[in-house]
Amino acid sequence: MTSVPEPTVRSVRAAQIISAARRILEDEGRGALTMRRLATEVGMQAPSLYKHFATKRAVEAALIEQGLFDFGEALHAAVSSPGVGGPVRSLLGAYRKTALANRALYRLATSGRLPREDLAPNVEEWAGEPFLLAMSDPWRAQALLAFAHGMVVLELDDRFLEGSDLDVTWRAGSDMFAG
Amino acid sequence: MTSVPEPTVRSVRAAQIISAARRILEDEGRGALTMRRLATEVGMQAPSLYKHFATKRAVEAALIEQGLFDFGEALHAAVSSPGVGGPVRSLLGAYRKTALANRALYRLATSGRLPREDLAPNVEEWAGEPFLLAMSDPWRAQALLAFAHGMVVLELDDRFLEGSDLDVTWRAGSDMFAG
DNA sequence: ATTATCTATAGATCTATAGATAATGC
DNA sequence: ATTATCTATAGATCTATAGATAATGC
Repeated sequence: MTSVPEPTVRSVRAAQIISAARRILEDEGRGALTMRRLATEVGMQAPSLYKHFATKRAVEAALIEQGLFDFGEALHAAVSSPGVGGPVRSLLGAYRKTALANRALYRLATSGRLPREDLAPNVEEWAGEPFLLAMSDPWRAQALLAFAHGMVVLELDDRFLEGSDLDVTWRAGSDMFAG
Repeated sequence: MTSVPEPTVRSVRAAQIISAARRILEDEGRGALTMRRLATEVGMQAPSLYKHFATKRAVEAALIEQGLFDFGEALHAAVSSPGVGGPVRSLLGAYRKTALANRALYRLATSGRLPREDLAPNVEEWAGEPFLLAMSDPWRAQALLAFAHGMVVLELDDRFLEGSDLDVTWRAGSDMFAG
């Protein structure tokens, strides 16, 4: 059991900036997240942001960290009280639900290379741990993660053929991994 | 059986531009693919490109179409002569191999919304058809595609924990979907 | 004649720094 | 005193258009 990681401590203002960034991300998409737009949302001028975050990358790293905490929390909750469908169904349900509720943050946190040196220690492993808890061995756990991630990104990118019933597809995958 | 789609016909020069774009994409990454860089690679000035492609999006759409043809071809070949491991193993092996051999093009062609109106008709369905051929029903076929895509993007983004043996993970997934 | 190419440049961004001014904490 | 903020702006892009010139096809 990986111990629960400590979120990076931030000033009130820095936390406000991250909240604003998250709002922009979800409402207007990743392309809209610029230092200027962010400053406007917070109610300051763009150069002032640099007193709180050294670079734009640092803002993004803070968002990613927050995303990993939020996703990890939802997934840990799902496997620790699985309900009648069993842990795999519960985990996949929480995975899909949380990802779709935070689309742009999901993408930011799961696509591209992680800025690992700017994240709270262990948060990455901790967020992925529920897959290990739900499966009997690490290889199947990774395979299940790949299935879940693939389903989410294909859904977000509208890549499934029209007429697809994704509930059925998730269920089919779930049954194969649980059985 | 979806009929094999017809590639969009292009002039020699347009085809050269696409080849150059593909070279830049693989060698220097998506961020390097600008109209200026592309013009340099072809040996002309940036504005001249607009005599061959109306917009940068049109260049990208042509690349995506080419990617779908290449990937589709590899996957169809894999399922039509599966070998001793069976069609699922063969399909997944070809999927991984082709994606890793064309990393940036794989990403361009499989991430984000498809510019469907700018692609050869049917190429998307045709490229995905091998998954239907390898599986007994369309839901498992989609689930298998999600697994394969998830595995590839997580590998490309270096998202697996260190010490992972991805050959074993692919094999584990393969066995679940084939069995 | 028509098409391809060139030079020059409009117009729109963006991240980040320099240096002055205002607000806050002791 | 120190920190936060502001104005002004450097410096670096990028896509795409306008209009002139060269190359090509009939």
